[in-house]
Amino acid sequence: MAKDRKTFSEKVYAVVKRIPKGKTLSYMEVARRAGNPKAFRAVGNILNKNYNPDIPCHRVIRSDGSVGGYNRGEEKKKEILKREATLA
DNA sequence: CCCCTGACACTTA
DNA sequence: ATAAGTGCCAGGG
Repeated sequence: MAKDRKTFSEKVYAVVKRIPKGKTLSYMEVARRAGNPKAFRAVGNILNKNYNPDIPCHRVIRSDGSVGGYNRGEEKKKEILKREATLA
């Protein structure tokens, strides 16, 4: 088995970057793919502090279906989600 | 190493 | 359905 080359945050970025357009993954889904299904907390914390243009963090929402939060504004996030969902 | 923070999730009232 | 409390994990100082 390969070793944990990067930190949890790096894994989270990779997972989020893999999210297809018009698709939304919950924090727990991302945390699950990242390697720690219990780290959904850390996922949000990491995304919030490290907002990368290559990472569509707006596709990461809460398990309830709520958009959760967004560095640019939840309203904006919802708008993007709706737009991608319609176009995708 | 210890303490605090945080875009969450789940349970109970 | 809503509100409050609890448990979880990683990053930063």
